[in-house]
Amino acid sequence: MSTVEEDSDTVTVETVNSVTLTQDTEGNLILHCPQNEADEIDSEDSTEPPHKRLCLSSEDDQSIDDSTPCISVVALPLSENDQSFEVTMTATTEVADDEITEGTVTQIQILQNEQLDEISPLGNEEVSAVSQAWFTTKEDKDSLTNKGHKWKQGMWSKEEIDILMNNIERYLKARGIKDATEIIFEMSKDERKDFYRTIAWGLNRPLFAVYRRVLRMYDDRNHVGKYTPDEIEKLKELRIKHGNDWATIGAALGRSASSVKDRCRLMKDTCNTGKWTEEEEKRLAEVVHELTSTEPGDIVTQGVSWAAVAERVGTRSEKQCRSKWLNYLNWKQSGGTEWTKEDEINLILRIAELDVADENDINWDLLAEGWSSVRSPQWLRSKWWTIKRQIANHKDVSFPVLIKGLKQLHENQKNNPTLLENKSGSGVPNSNSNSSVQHVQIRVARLEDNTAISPSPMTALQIPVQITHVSSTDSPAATVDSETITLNSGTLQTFEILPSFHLQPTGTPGTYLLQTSSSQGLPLTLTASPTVTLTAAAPASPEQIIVHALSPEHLLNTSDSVTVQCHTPRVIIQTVATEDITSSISQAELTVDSDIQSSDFPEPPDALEADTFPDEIHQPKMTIEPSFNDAHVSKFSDQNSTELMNSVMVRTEEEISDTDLKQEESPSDLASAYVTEDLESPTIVEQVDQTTIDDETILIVPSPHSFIQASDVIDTESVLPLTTLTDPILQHHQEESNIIGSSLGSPVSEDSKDVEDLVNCH
DNA sequence: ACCTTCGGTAAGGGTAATAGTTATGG
DNA sequence: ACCATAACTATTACCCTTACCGAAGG
Repeated sequence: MSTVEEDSDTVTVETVNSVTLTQDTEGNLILHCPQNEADEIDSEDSTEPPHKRLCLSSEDDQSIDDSTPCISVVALPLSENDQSFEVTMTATTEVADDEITEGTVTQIQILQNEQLDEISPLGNEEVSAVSQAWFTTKEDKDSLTNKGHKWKQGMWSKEEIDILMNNIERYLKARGIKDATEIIFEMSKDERKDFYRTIAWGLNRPLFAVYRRVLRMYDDRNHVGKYTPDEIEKLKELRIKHGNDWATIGAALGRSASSVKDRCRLMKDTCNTGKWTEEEEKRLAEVVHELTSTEPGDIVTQGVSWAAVAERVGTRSEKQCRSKWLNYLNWKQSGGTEWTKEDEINLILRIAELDVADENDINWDLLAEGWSSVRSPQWLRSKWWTIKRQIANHKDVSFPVLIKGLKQLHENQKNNPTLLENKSGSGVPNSNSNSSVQHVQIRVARLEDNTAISPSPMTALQIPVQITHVSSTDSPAATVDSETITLNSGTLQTFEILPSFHLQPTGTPGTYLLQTSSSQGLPLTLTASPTVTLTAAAPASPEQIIVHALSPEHLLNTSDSVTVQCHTPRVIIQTVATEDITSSISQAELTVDSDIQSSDFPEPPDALEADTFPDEIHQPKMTIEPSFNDAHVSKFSDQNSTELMNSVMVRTEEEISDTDLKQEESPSDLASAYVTEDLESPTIVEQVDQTTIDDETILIVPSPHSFIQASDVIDTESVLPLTTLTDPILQHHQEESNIIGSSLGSPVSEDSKDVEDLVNCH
């Protein structure tokens, strides 16, 4: 971690990849990214493992320069007693770095609220206690638990990896070391003193976990891929020769010790493969019940020693036994019922009801309880995964958003039998049987120039989100009843969801992540509905504000004042035309600093989508008119200290008349807000769906031709950096996929696999 | 001699993704 | 009968925790 300079209210973090959060005299927190500091971001060679470094193709400079970086902002409490945060900003690509250099992110102001006080002390204490402890024994953990500490377990989230990578990078930079593997594999313990401690900063995990993670990450013998038959043969021999000396075996094979160990677990010389015989199933059931002292018919999903079971079953490995039991046999024995479409919807609803911020918080055991069509908690979890994948970019959206999206999707399907073909009574779950039901993509706007404030940083900023229903067929548009949407005919349908992206807890107390992805960019400027800005508070907060700033361009084309959305009954958000700005400033509850530069536009093409349907999309090339933005800047750059340069006005409830409210709820008004013009053939969005107006409202706006740019400017590789920062492991895989992909003549990134599926399934 | 910390190994429970198989509908 | 596709099942590469060990240092 870099030096921290404290000065009463202000904290300056001298880190190249960071922006600072300062507090002004009025108690506002200001996130600031100085330009000169940003300069450094891309000036250095990356310190990531060079052989694993992600490279973004620059075949098309234009498109890349225009692309929006993937930026994640992580706010961490700096110390117990002040209320400042360090905000770590990471960018995915070199391009992203450039973008930052140009000062895309300028200022975010967050109104402080009372809750803020609670964040820092609590968070910090826990972070330090846990991440500085090696604790490998149960007692250690118990003792910390007793002291009220909580820490993260299980799979590392992308956000955590971001933090880790960032920490490592800084450590390297600070010491002028090029390659982390030098430290990890070459240095003596003494030489790398403090390394793990330092890089564990901000991660709410024990040192040991960090240590393991790092070792795995940088060990290039760890993710080599599939074992060849040849390797298997050698492995068998080595096993006989060296027994359980995994390190030696691994070295001989060029694999990590854990890799060969794991592989050996899968190979029992007596192992059958393929379908289980009845005899085997019977034996498995007997053994499980015997070893767990349970009766046939009992539900047994935990506390089974699978190694012991496999030993007794004889013809199957422990994993085969476990899988067979948890995914089929136990359910079958205990009188399970078939999983239906209703179950699927039910699952989504139940998960939504849990109201958890993070998927890891879901208690699958509880959820699976008393649900006869659920085969096991583990099975339910994997079911959830398949459901989740209906959202093409599920990896890139926050959990609450995902849930909303899925709810919406299934609601639509329910309301629109035309979208679903499986209603014809077979009873067989058949979610994707029709070409008009499809994967959905949730799109998230990047929080950038036009940022706003939230009265409650605790719960979050919200970012507008779009959901894209993607239909790759040429089938005529599905017509949907009034509850939903009338699709325009065309090859691609897009909808938009507003609002809902939370500043997401990372698992580390007091740490939140604001996440976007490069491929998502800021679609909104390109889209029919150029939503730009937003912010929100705690759902319960009366000050809750969601702001959607339509592009002034758009506003000029429609009306001067367009009410966009009522997110809560208490607050009305209104965007206004530029002419109204001056007068509305005084009313604005939020301060928006918008440092719009023409270089920020146009927004990147939506690589994912465009890449998905390269042959089916014949969208005209979207051209942005920078002149407008320039004009916008010049027009408002002289604004006074309110810093309101964005055409946004927020009004509190008191100011809202009944008329306004009615207007809010009027779909036609909303529709008009999103009318767009296709450069080739002007299209009017015919109908807009807005369901109920309450906290849960998701506004769906069809915008069939939005954010799709001509496919020719889209390089597949620009899709790659879906993951923030660069996890060498992920990268490694990506590179591999690329190699494979190229040999087929079309590079395919790992992250675009979903997209592939999407295409393939039609 | 004893304790603590750090770094490490082996075992085993687990997940996520994919490969393989079967069912289904045209 | 045939094919394409979706759904389901099996497999496997990799992940993470736990228990435990030993060297170094106080």
